[in-house]
Amino acid sequence: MGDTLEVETAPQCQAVNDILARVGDKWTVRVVMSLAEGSSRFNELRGIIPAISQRMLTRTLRNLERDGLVTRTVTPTVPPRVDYALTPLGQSLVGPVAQLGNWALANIAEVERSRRRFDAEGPGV
Amino acid sequence: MGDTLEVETAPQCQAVNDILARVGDKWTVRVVMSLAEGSSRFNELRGIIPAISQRMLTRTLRNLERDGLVTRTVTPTVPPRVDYALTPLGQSLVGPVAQLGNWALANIAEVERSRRRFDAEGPGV
DNA sequence: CCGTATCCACGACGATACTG
DNA sequence: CAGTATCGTCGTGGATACGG
Repeated sequence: MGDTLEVETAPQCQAVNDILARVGDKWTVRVVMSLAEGSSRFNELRGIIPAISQRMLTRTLRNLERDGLVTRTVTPTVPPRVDYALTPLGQSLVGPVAQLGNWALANIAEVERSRRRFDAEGPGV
Repeated sequence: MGDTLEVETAPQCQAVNDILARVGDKWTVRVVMSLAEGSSRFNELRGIIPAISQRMLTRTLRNLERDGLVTRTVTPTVPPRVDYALTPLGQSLVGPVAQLGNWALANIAEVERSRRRFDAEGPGV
């Protein structure tokens, strides 16, 4: 009982859920984790996360910038150079997200076993 | 380098992201948090989370059951009675989720300030 | 009481093509 | 290099009505 959780009674539930949804979207965690190891340029990130489309990388980074989790630094050369980096706020998110990520890694096997069991017995019963 | 995060190199990224997406959906966290305080019947949960529709509560609970995070106990009386409770696996998820929830609570103000700033300066520049 | 079925709106996401 | 524009698909989520 060490840690209390004041999550469910506040009207801020909406706001919290909003954050959770951002973290839960398809690419945010990947991008944040990549930037946690150092700032990167746009196409560097595309190399690190090959599956992401240009469009979604742009959108994800814009959202993170809007939320104050990432800085976008434009160097107006030719060709242009843009560097992305985590803000202190963004860095403070890495720990909690990693916790959840580690939980997922540790338990994904059991979850998938459960899913197969559920899907198998469903029609039968 | 205290805590390592083996999140981004594994092929399990897909699976992890899958878990994150489930946690990030609109109702899962609310339901899990409610059940963390004790098992509940269907309409009890509707009372605790008034904004959720019948359909979405059913879907959310089914997903949680499929993932092995929640048990569904049917008492075949008339009218029927159904109790939902967290499994040990589900309970083990409460801690990490609460961590992230607390981060969100602690930082939502700064995030929203950042959002307003971003939205204000966007068109101007 | 506890669902399922149906319909619909909306936003996330992907592919492709184009620009400064 | 680092985007924006456009189009299309898909899944989520809400409202409503019906069934066991």
